[in-house]
Amino acid sequence: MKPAAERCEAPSPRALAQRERILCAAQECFVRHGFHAASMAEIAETARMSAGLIYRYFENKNAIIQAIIVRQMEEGASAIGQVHSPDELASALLEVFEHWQRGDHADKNAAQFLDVTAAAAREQEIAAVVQAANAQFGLHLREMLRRNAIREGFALDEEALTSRTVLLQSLISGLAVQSIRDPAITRSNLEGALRELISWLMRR
Amino acid sequence: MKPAAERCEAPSPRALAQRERILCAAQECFVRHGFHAASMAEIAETARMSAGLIYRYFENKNAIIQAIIVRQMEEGASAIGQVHSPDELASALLEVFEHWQRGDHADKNAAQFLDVTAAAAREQEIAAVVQAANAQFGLHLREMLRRNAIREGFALDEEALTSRTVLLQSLISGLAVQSIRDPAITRSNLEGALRELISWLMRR
Amino acid sequence: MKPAAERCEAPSPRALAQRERILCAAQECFVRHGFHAASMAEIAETARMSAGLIYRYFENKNAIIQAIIVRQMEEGASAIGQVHSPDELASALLEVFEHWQRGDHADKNAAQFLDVTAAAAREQEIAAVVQAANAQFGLHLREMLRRNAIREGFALDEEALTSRTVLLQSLISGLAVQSIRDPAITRSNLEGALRELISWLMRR
Amino acid sequence: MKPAAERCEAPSPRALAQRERILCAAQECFVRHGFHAASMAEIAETARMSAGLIYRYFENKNAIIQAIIVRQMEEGASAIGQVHSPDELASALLEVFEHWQRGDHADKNAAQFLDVTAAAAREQEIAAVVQAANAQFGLHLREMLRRNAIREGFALDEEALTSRTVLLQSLISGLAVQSIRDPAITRSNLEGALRELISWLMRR
DNA sequence: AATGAATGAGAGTTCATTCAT
DNA sequence: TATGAATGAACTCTCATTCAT
Repeated sequence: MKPAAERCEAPSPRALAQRERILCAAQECFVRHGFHAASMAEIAETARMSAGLIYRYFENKNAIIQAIIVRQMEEGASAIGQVHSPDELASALLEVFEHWQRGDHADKNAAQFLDVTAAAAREQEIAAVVQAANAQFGLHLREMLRRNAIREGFALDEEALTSRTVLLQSLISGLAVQSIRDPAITRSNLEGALRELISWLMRR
Repeated sequence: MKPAAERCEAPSPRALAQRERILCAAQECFVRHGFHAASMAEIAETARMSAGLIYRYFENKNAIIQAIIVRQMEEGASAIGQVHSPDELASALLEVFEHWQRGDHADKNAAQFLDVTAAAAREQEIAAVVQAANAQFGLHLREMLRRNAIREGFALDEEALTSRTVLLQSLISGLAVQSIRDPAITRSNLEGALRELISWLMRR
Repeated sequence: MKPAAERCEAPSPRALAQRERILCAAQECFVRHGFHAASMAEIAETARMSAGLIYRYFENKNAIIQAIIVRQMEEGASAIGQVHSPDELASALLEVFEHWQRGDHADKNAAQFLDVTAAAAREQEIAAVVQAANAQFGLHLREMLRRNAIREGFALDEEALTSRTVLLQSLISGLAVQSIRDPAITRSNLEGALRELISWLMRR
Repeated sequence: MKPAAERCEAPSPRALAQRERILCAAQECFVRHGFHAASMAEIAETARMSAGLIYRYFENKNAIIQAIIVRQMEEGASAIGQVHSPDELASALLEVFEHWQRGDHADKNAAQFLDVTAAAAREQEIAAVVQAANAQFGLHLREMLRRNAIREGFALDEEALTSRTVLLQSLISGLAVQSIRDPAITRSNLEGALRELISWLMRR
């Protein structure tokens, strides 16, 4: 019999819970070792189930990777996406940056963010998911910029919104990268300048 | 017997050429599939030699990866590192960004930049190389900022230099990431804002 | 995940049976070709299982070799070790010698005895096991000599016991060697002299 | 062109010298690692010539092994074979035993003696060489026994000669084995008993 | 005669996936 | 539903042997 994941019935709560357990375990392993180096055996052990059982809930390892990517996208959106003001953005970013630097958090993990992005550069299917999530996050930032301008009593044309969003998003992604490449970065040499930069990106 | 690469004799021109051929092939394969997914067999085929021969020039696959990483660091430095003014920096960045977006260049490749960074998050030895290269590049940017200030007739304290360098470097890394995550970015919606941002980072 | 052999749980009967199957197959192959020349593929085929499966029960080929060595030591002890009188010793020796000569017995095999000994000359870990087993067997012979003396109404000083044990043990080992080097040896030209020699070693 | 070794011309002195160099190097490597584990590359390096050149003097690795075996047989004969009295035999044996124990001598090496013997158990061609050499050495011992009897004024029938020779030869082989298996053996706990045993084997 | 670069078969090992239970 | 033993393909790496020079 095909695994539940493939039949068209609605998945039972049990099945959803199992999928969740698998995904959490996979996340942990992928964060530790990357997609390729993490083995199904390790994921199974982490999820405290047999290797065979995983295949009842996911077609194969790649399906888990894809699910993890979707999950990470949603996570990313909720982590920095739920902010509504420049100050909140800066604070959220500083907090996430600390997670990135420590590298101990399964959901806010810079290395995995890079793994996912690199995978998107190589596989079209993944690219689609990643680009969509990125676009959605971009839209969110863009709206924040727009609303902030209105709140401050001025307007930004679409072109300006676009380019500022691009830069803002690049900066955020870049902080993920630099959290790994430059362990010397401290909150203190980041905070002030970051707030200034964000303010500047929100200027008239 | 140890491969020539490990004996203390100076490597022959032939050996250097072979190493180069292997590294180019490896680069190509790593760009296509990532470090783990690229097989020695594929590298050998790409380099048009037998798999066994590679081991005369590199101790093992990991040694190739390390060499590629060092190479990519040097490449990165020479690509954006040789600039001396904000304008040159912006231009160089825009040019590199186009390579990143196209993804067709083995040396200026965003996916591989992310692979290397992710690897640095997981392996200490690689972290050392990457952090050193990143630090050197950061120093270069910092000096550029300092000299620009002097040229413009003002001075920046060390603290300001540090935080601006951090932001500038994050922005650059972030553009690599976004070249993959956001294929909608065009030169036109990047150029103006980028120059402005760089100028702003160089302000009094 | 580590193979069952390494986890601390008690091995299941199934696992023990599989290990046994592997060891028997390995024994066969090692006897035929020696430790190095026997391939994992051949062992797997002999055990009628896939090569990969072996690694669920043994960490690597070396672990199999070590297990075989331990096994052979135990076998050696039980083959000639369980004797309590000079006559029993001679008889046991003559019987084992026939196995050695025929070379068809996996457990009482002269070539493998030599392989193991040669391996002990080159690898410290193996040396430890072999020396321990040899010492234990020596002790057994020594006690036999001592008890026989007492039975016969005399005593042997420690020095005499030591040197006679050394010679007796050398003789036994040497018969293993000569079973290969001299196929002309027959039971008839060995039996009488051997009993005489053993008696002589047990003299007052 | 076939290597000199295969053509029917008499080998030039140069060729003989080269063969000798190769054999010495091979001996060294075989003693260190055994036949299988010693690589042609290592042999070439030890002989300070290129790997390719070896094939001008030997058809393949197996031919070297065979030559080494022949060589070792001759060596063995000359080491213990040149003795003419029980006392000389004991002395020679004690001296050789010390080499065996130290394991540092390329020609009088117990591990290699066992390697060769084990190889004889597996390959007919090698068996022939080894058995011949062993038989010749046996004959020498036998003659020594016979002459000693005559010298002492008695005669030994053929049967007695045979069985005593077998035992003597086994003892010698066994000392090679025990030099590895029992590092506790000292000259002092061997010497007296060994001389006694040899005398006993030479008795009326 | 000599080199050592090159080959290619085959080694040990790992691991995603399947399947009998 | 769940297990984990079993498979087999693919991996990295080694090495005896060949060959252009």
